[in-house]
Amino acid sequence: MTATARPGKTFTITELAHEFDVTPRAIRFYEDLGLLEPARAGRNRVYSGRDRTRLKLTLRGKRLGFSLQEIKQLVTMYDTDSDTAPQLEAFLGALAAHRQQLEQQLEDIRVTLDELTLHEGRCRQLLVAANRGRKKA
Amino acid sequence: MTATARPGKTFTITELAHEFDVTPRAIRFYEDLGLLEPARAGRNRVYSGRDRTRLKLTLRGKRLGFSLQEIKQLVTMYDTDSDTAPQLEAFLGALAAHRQQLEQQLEDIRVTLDELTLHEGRCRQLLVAANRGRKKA
DNA sequence: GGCTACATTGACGTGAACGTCAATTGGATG
DNA sequence: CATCCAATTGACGTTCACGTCAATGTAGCC
Repeated sequence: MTATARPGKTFTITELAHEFDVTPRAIRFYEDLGLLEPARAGRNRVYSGRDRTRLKLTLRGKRLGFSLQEIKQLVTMYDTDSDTAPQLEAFLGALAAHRQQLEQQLEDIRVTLDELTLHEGRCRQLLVAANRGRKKA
Repeated sequence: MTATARPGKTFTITELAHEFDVTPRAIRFYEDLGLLEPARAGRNRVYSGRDRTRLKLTLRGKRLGFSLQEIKQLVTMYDTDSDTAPQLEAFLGALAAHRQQLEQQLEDIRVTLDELTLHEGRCRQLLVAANRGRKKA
């Protein structure tokens, strides 16, 4: 069903650029930073489903305000499989920190949405009043 | 109770810098962009409770990944009181757009938290396995 | 083979968000 | 009054995340 359902599916840079509404330049830049490692067909880049997923994660991270360096750490953490206990504990620690930040953001958003609702309400009241004023006049 | 409860309370730049853990340089920079308009005592800046609130909103916006320009638009919208119907409708539109973006972020965070929980689970499993391995050896 | 059209590479440019450093300056303190 | 300190003001530097432009390569089509 989804694109990731087809395991062998590959993508060109412009396909991904259109799908996610970013420029090829940006995608190549992410590669420079080590966020993507597409294969090559001659000189041209060939993106796997895994690359596509990493790109999607990258853009989601950006929407949440993370820097590309932070995103890189998270993404590479996520698909590096640690095995030793110290590695695993460090990984869990990083996950906890990430969770902490996400929950701070959740709280920020909740508060902001509440305030926004208040503003909307007051605004609608004023609008009603303004329209009544026009009717009378 | 809270600091905002005392209406006439004012703040110096270093007080605010300490309270919100930003540098005075950053606060002055926000002023250059028109986000803050502190009074002056001679040359020195004097921040009102309203300034403090705007600073708080600014920093919250930053945590959510908004640019200072976006934040400026939102903040100045929020405490400019429109009165004409077209103004009010434009304001409501902007609020709706803002809400839209916040809800996109909410969704992003939810998805990310879910994935994070999965990773934590797998990681803990591996940790248990690693420790069992050490016991046996 | 020639033309067109897109992909790559390298280099430089740019806007945002401050950091940093030097020079003043106004106030408090001995 | 001399001194010290914190705040201010410019001016320039820096990092991040790309944009832009030129030169080159290459794949497809007639």
